[in-house]
Amino acid sequence: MYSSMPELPEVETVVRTLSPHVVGRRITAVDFHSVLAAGGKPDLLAGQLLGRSVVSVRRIGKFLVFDLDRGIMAVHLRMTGKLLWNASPGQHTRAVLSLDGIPLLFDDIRQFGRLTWSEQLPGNIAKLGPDPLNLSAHQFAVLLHGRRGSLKPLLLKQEFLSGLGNIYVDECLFRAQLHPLTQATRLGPLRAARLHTAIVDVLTEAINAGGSSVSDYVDADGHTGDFQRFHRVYGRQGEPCVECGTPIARIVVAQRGTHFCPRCQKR
DNA sequence: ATCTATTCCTGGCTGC
DNA sequence: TGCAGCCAGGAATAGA
Repeated sequence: MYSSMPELPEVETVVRTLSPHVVGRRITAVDFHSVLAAGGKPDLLAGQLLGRSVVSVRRIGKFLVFDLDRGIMAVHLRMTGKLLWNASPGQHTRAVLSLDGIPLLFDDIRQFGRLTWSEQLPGNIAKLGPDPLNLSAHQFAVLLHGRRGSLKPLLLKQEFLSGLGNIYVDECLFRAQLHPLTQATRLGPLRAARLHTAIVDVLTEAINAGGSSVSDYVDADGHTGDFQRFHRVYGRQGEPCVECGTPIARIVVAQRGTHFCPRCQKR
């Protein structure tokens, strides 16, 4: 099954590999191969980007944010998006930005990804929750306080905490030994701290491994990540738990495939 | 506030 | 190189 799903560690890896190539360069040409990638207005967007210089590149949640000499270019890779530096266009190339003559490709098989320009940081990015890697255990506990509902949908909610997606939520909950349907209000200080540690550790390990790669995730230089080797539960339904041997279960929570060990992650 | 359902899209997989 | 139909899912959106 196809799924690359760039989440926080993958986007972070793209920012790190792309930044040295693009910072200081000017957008000398813009060519949209897909109207969808440009949010329906390729000509308008091309005009907004043309001639701009890249001042810096950063990650906010799962967004790639390019600070330009005027305005902001934001890219969301969604499911299958990729930014490829100095590569050749192919069947799934949706946009080509020329940076001082060198191509930066936006490839995206399923066309969920988007590239936008705005004068200021757009509202959907400004309202994102805090970054889990920039959050103390205490701040996490404060964030959790008063939250209703179960952990899985809460951790997927970008306005609560930004950057986690379906794969890493499952992996973090397994690491913390928490059932995905555990009610947030039932998390005491001990288990809240355990969850915080699990999130930080899993994300940090994934970044150090160069991003996850279920299928075809690649960084800006075309290198695959290898965190897939470290998946403990995601996509492993029916296979033995690495801790106890119990078959990994798969249920649907918030319309998402949800993987957990029924023995290690008691409800 | 929190929940569910729907939409977007392609290609890998399943079942016949 | 069979093929129709299902499935995967991040975010926006609508509605309960």
